[in-house]
Order: sequence, then C-alpha cells, then structure tokens
Amino acid sequence: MAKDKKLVEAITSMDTDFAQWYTDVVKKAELIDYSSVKGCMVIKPAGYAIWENIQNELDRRFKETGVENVYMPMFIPESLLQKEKDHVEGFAPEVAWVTHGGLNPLQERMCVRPTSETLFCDFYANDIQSYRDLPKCYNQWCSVVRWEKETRPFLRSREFLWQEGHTAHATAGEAEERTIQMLNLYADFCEEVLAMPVVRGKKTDKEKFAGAEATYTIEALMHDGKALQSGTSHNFGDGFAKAFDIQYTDRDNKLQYVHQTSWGMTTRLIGAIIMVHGDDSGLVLPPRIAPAQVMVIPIQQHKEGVLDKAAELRDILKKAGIRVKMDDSEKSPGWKFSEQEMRGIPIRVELGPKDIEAGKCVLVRRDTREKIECTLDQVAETAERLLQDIQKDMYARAKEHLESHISEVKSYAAFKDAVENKPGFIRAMWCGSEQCEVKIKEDTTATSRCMPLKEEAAVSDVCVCCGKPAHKLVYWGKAY
RNA sequence: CGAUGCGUGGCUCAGCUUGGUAGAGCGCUGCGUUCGGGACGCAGAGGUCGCAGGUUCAAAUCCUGUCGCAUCGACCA
Repeated sequence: MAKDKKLVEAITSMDTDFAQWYTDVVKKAELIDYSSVKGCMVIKPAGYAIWENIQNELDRRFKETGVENVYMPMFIPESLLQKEKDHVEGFAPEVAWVTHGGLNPLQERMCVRPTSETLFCDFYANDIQSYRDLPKCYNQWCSVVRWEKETRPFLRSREFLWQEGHTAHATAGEAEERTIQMLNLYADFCEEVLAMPVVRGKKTDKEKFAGAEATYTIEALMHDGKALQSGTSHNFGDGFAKAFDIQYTDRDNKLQYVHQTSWGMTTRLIGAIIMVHGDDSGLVLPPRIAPAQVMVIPIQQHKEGVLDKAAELRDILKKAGIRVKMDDSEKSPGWKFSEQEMRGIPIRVELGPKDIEAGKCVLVRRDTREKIECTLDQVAETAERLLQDIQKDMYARAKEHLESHISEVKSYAAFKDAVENKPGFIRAMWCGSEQCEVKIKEDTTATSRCMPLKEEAAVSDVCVCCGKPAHKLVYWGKAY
C-alpha cells in the first residue's frame, strides 16, 4: 500500500538499522533538533515535557528521603578540580575551559562543570563543623558539559541535563546505606514509572567513577540487546573529604572526616525509554511518564457537532485526571494517527459522526494497536483502565525481553559465542583481575556491566576468561 | 583523535564528470473540494549553492585552504 510505504520511509525499520531507527524516532517524535554546536541539542517541547515528568517524579521521591535542592556555580577553578587526583584524571580529558572574562585573560582558567563533586566538597569544607551539621543531603538539577568526541542525541551529548545528589555523613555505614538507598530509588523509579526493568549491581574497580570507593549502577537492556547504564550511585568513603579537608567535630570533641556519596540520573533516560519501548512506528511512552496520555482525534471534524462532542470528551477525560489533548488541526485523520503514533501517545480516541450517532467512541492502544469500542459515558473509566493495563503490559514485555536475553556461560568459547550470537547480558564468573576484564573487552568488545546486588547462585567456580578460581558473578554485555 | 560520508529554498536531494548565471519532490501560504490509516486541484512565496581565496570573459560546477554536521571506531552518563 502506498500509505504504508510512506510510513516506512519516515522511520527506518529497527531490524534494518537500529542506530538509524533511533535517530529517526528522535526526530519524528520531535523530541530534539540538532543545533549549530556539535553534540548540543535543542530539546523540543515533546522531549522536554518527558524530562519534566521525570524530574517531578524523581524530585518527589528524593524529598521523601530528606533530600533538599540547592544550586552550585557552573564554573570550577582549575585548582579546585585538581584537588582529588583520580577525579581530575578521569574528567580532565573532557572538560571545556573558560579562559577569558570579556576581553581579558583570566588569572586562573575555569572549567565548565562536568560534575560538581569538587564544588560541593569545597562548600562542605566550610559549611560542616559539627556532627550536628550532618547528614547533608543536597541535590541539584542542572546541566553539565563533557566534551565528548562522539555524540548521539540523549545518549551522549556534550551538554546534558541531570540531577546530581551529594551527601555527607558522619559514618561510613551511613554513607553506604544512602548509596544503596538511592540506587534502589532509581531502580524502583525505572521499573514503576518508566516500565523499564533494570539489573542492580556494583561496578568493577575498572568501571567505577573517578574518585569513588564504590560505584553502584542500574543497567537496562535496550531492544537491540545492548546495555545502557541508566543511573549511578557512588560511595566516596572519606577520599574526597581528605582531599578537601571536610572535617567535623564529633560528640567526643574529636575531628573526623565525613563520608560522602553522590548519585545521578540524566536525560539519557529518554534515550532508554525510546530504545526499550519504541517500535517501527515510533516512540511508545509508558502512560505514567507520557506528557499526553490520550489524544482525541475527531473524524470529519467539519461536520456539525463533531468538534463540540470531541471537546466534550476531552473535558470528561481531563476531569478524570487524565492528561489529554485534542488534535483539531486541519490535517487528515490518517495524518493525525501517524503523528500520534510517532509521538508515542499511549491512547488515541477516535470520534466521528458514526460514533456520535451510536453514542460510542473508539479507543486505540499505542502499544498493541488494539481497538476498544466504548460508550461515551464510559470513556473515562475505560481510558483509566487501559492506561493501567498499558503501563503493566509494557513493563511485562520489557521484563520478558530482559530475561530472555540473559545467557549464562561457563567457558570462554561459549562467552564469545554469546557476544556474537545472543545479544543481551551474559552471566559469567570472574576472578577479579583487571587483566581478564581488559582481555574480554579486547576480544569481544563486551564490558563488565555490574556484579549483581542480589545474591545469585554462582554459574561455576572458575573465571570464564583465565580459568582461575572465581567467586564473582558478573553481568557482561555490549553497552552504549 | 582516526575512518567514512555530507554541506545547493524549511526538509530530502538532483545538477558538478564536460564552467554559460539554479531545479524536483515534500513542506509552507491562499482558495475550493475532501476527511474511519500520512487526500486532491488550482494559484503563490521562498535559494548571494557552508565560508575564504584563486583560475576564467564567465564558477554551485575547476583548484587551494578552511569551517561545520552526521555515521562508525577508541574514551565516557
């Protein structure tokens, strides 16, 4: 059919070229536009609204755990960045430098924050005096800049939006507790709100954050079987405290170093939503994060009464607490259907003269395309039920995809075969040496994603790479 | 930073080999007919061909330089 052909031209099929499919969806769903600066994107209303919903939901959850929002400067003097050795080595290659103020060279150059550990530490060093000042649980919503070589919308841009939480605690135990608490908060958010199942785990030393004692991560699996690190939570121990001299006086009048954490989630999550739920017709948004949950599309809207009735329907849905929009533009209905699908709006309501006469309307699920007829007086409850079903079903499908893309291997040959032929996570034992980790990466391009937090039965008792005794279970995979 | 590709109306591109003063489709504007899976007719608007030099009577086209963007690798959320 000619019409199908047009759709196919608009969005490349996932199976043909996943990377191109992703780019097409990002553009056709009008989430972003490219800007004139490489790697910096214009986030358009449809994309920003998703981010706002992510923000609102995360922010609410943070505050329930006692977190307060603050704002730090965006510039970091070079001397401040230099204070923690590992940290500066990790970030120096990708920071942007400000060298002039107006026409005059600065005495000391400053970088645009790639992350704000150093700023928070500098602040905490003065602000924290006594055990009574602890814990400090601050978070900031901001953008950061990392001068990436290769960029992709949402997944890796030179400037991206995120939140970074930075806490300071009296004891190592408290810091570890907060680190895990935030990791679980992230995971729950992904699963409950984004309908995106994740693997929770700890990073190996090689993969951990620059300057951290331990890094925890949630790893999601994209539709093409590649992993995406979707959120991280770091325990810094007292490393930064010692570098920045953040000390407090305890109850016994002794000076102690604080123990710190930091944790972050970014606009990359939008990329994850696209690649976990999207299909060949475009974006598919989980109802809980969708800016518009229902789109009302009038058919033959020029006919007497159609628009009025459609508006009435919209108002009923709105009153029921559903985020609803009506497309009364002069495009043809077919156009509007495609548009709604590309944008991933969970439910479309079709209403035309025939429906009005019969006192009915048609609801269409974005995820399954299933059509449900219902009487006009039942539209709100039908839509509410459908939204819940969609949210639940999307999670179930993503969960099924994740679980069916985990291979368990005992030998190196099987490992290589899995990387080649079974996209997804690979569960395999590891001896703990960085050598093996590097070798695996060189041989297969797969990296260690994480060591699962949850106790899982050992796959074998020897390292999948070197064959030496091993007791660490690692999830491996190709990653974005 | 390496490899590849691309810069021509808002978008996708043709034209470049062989130099002669810019085209198509889509989109946009107006009017009319349409409307249950990207409708159609008619009439319009819109481009110093990425930038800078050079060659030439004449450059989108040839030469030199330069900038930018995309995709793929190494590094990273």
